[in-house]
Amino acid sequence: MTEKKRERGYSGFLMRQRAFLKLYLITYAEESGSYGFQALGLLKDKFKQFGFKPQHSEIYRALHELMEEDILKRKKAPKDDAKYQEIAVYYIHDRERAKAYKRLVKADLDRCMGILHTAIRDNY
Amino acid sequence: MTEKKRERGYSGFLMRQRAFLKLYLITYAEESGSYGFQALGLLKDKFKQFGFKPQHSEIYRALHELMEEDILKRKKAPKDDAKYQEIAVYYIHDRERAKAYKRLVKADLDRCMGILHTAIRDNY
DNA sequence: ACATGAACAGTCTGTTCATCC
DNA sequence: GGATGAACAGACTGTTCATGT
Repeated sequence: MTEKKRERGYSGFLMRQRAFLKLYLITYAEESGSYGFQALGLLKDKFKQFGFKPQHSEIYRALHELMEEDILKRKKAPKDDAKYQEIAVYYIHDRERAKAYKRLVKADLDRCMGILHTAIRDNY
Repeated sequence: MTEKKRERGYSGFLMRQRAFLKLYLITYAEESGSYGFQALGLLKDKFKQFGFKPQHSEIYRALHELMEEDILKRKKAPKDDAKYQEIAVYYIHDRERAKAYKRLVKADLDRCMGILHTAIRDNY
């Protein structure tokens, strides 16, 4: 009942970037408290080889959504190194919800792989 | 030089539906003269299992683009079976351009597979 | 119902602007 | 420059309307 989106105006082609980023942000939060700007850097590095360069605003929107969905929570904290700058560190809030969301995205990832694989088989 | 799109407003996440459909429409045109409504049915059937249901307008837009790009040409023709209804049958216009476009999309398909595979490896 | 096309409309997301350390 | 957030703006595409067989 929590996930009811994607009824109107969606034909079911490949998944949205938002969901993809949320998956990584949950994983990062599981591993250790992470924050937006850091995740952005990690993801940019990781996907550079694929020509995918996520934007900062999309990361923040994804984090905000994960909070609205009670999957993550955050604390404002001073940054480790010297400077007094405040960062927003994210943690898992509801582990069950997090797991459920990841299951959902896994199914979507598999679905997308199926679509792409079918196209390669059919057209080459 | 023909394909110069995707400079502004594109961060390089997964490919667009339009390109995906154009790939199939080229292949269908290679195999035999095909027309929009027929292709729509074939693709709906094929991807139903993946929850992907392409819309007719997107098919037609894709076909129109392929003509603008001089990859396909079309003839208006009466339908085979009885009825007098006229259909727009598409053929390959420039075989080289068609091949080039398919090569481009192949690279994009591989790129997308890489992104998805990376996410599965990293998060599960 | 088959078939094509175009206008309309809304979502996703990239760019820009703003703020603070 | 690091860090976050929000406003602005445009592309993609789904829905609807139109037209005819």
